[in-house]
Amino acid sequence: MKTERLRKLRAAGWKVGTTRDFLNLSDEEAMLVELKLTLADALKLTRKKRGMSQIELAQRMGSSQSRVAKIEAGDASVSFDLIIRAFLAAGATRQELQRAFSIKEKVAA
Amino acid sequence: MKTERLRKLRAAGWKVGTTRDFLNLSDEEAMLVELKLTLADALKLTRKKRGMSQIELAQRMGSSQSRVAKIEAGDASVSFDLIIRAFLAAGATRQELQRAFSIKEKVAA
DNA sequence: TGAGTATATGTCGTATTTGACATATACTGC
DNA sequence: GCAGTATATGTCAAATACGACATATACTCA
Repeated sequence: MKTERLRKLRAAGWKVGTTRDFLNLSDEEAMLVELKLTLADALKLTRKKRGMSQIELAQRMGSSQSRVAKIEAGDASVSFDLIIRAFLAAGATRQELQRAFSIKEKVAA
Repeated sequence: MKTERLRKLRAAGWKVGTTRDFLNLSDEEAMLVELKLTLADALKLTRKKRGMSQIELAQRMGSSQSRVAKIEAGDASVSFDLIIRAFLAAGATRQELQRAFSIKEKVAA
């Protein structure tokens, strides 16, 4: 795992220690976190592709700019439900959502 | 949409009226519900394929049999996070999870 | 540089989701 | 029919996620 991603995890409030500690999380937990970050990145991309601001997206989904920011930052307080809602509200199709789920880490640790 | 699925939605506590009403839900909301039910079905299949009882799965994921039952029933009180957690705890790979996301309705309404 | 816009971060009261428990129903072999 | 096992349903206190707000920081363009 790259240092940058680790930094991002910590910044987002995840209880992550060293790389070693992270690897010691149960596979499920690790995969869950990875999935969320992957979706968060995909959401950000989708939103920008549509030339949409966080405020616009927030309005579309009945939320607030700050929460959208947290979603995209992979904040620990954000659920899958909210990410997926945001994704769909950003205009993504089910197929795009599915594709986002399949994107793996760009770089192996 | 088939009547059976509609019945299932109501039974699960979703605020669903007639087929017409359902179709009037925002596309996002409808897709969200559909996705949850799809995942719920896939989870049940995965669990049974591994010869696992709801109690076993519950223990693996630190939850209870009743909640696993609700997950598989597509209960309205269950989040994506919990479904995905269950899915992974049932031993599904990320690829299987992704595949589950891609499964569409078997029958068009 | 500064104004204008976009995004990030921290906090909080409220709403939703949770595991746990009790208990009901379904299924299976006898 | 009756056990024994699996699954379903209802409820609730505690945990978590939520939108909202304030405010900080970043980015653009003149």
